[in-house]
Amino acid sequence: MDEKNYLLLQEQLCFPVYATSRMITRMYQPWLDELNLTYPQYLVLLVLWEEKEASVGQLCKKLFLNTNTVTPLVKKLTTKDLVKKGRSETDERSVRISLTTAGEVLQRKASKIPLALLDSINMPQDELQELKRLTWKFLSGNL
Amino acid sequence: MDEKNYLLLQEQLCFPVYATSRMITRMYQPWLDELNLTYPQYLVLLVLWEEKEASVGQLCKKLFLNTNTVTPLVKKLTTKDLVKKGRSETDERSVRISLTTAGEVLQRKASKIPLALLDSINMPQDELQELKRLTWKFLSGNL
DNA sequence: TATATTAATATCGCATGCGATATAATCTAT
DNA sequence: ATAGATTATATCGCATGCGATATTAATATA
Repeated sequence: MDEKNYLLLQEQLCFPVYATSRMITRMYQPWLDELNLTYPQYLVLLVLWEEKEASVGQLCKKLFLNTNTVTPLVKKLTTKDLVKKGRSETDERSVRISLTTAGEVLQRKASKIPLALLDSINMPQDELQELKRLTWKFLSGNL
Repeated sequence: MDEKNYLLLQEQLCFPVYATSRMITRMYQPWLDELNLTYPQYLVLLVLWEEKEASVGQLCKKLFLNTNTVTPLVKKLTTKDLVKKGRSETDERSVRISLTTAGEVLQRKASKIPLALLDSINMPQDELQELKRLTWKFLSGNL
């Protein structure tokens, strides 16, 4: 009897996740273009809109990214005058990143994005919720 | 009554998919390092191990990537002497990409990767299968 | 209290992804 | 038959991701 060929693209777990990730990012593009943001920049702002302030390390943890990715992202957002950097008073190593007024204002324009995106996705709500649940479970289980 | 804040990281669909994708890629790293391959290069080889031959355009369609990503990938694999390029006889525009002997041989070393990876993932098989099913459904429904 | 270690960011280099554009071959509609 | 449209790849430029390493501040400890 012949055994299953595990090297087929269809058999992979990672590939459809990877392709789906890029596909969703592409779907965000039109809305993010309006805000002059890239998707990773939008993610950093999501955290700051929620937390008001965060260190580079906290952003890394929240976004599962490394400092060598987050530092340039923050620099970009600083150039766009959406966030500002300051050092912690208790620990001079720690960089405190917070929103500028422009960064706060942008939240209102961004607030319509999530529902607009959900609308544009062709998949039943319950399956999207299940996809969300499974990926979060994967993340928490494989740190 | 207060309405739901859709801008929370926890509410996003894309974010956990994006983070999961990168996390799985990181889990592949040790095995791909042994083959001196990056993850996208491995994907190209997966297609070729399955199809024996493909054009750049076919690789793009299969992998949901653009030519400006696939062309350099193929060039890299050519440099590593894993694939070779030739022009179609009927259509001089079309590039036929096929495996070299080294590329074919590499399949045996790669064949252990999928199960090894599944082993290293901390998540029940049925949920992994469901994650696979949902992401494939997403891809096919949102082309 | 000097010093070794650890911790928080930053820098460098390389490999993707992708929008925009260029190039070359094929097709198509006169 | 031939100019214009279409198709298949390739090139360019920019923005991530990330391994490896450097830098600076805090901490531990002999």
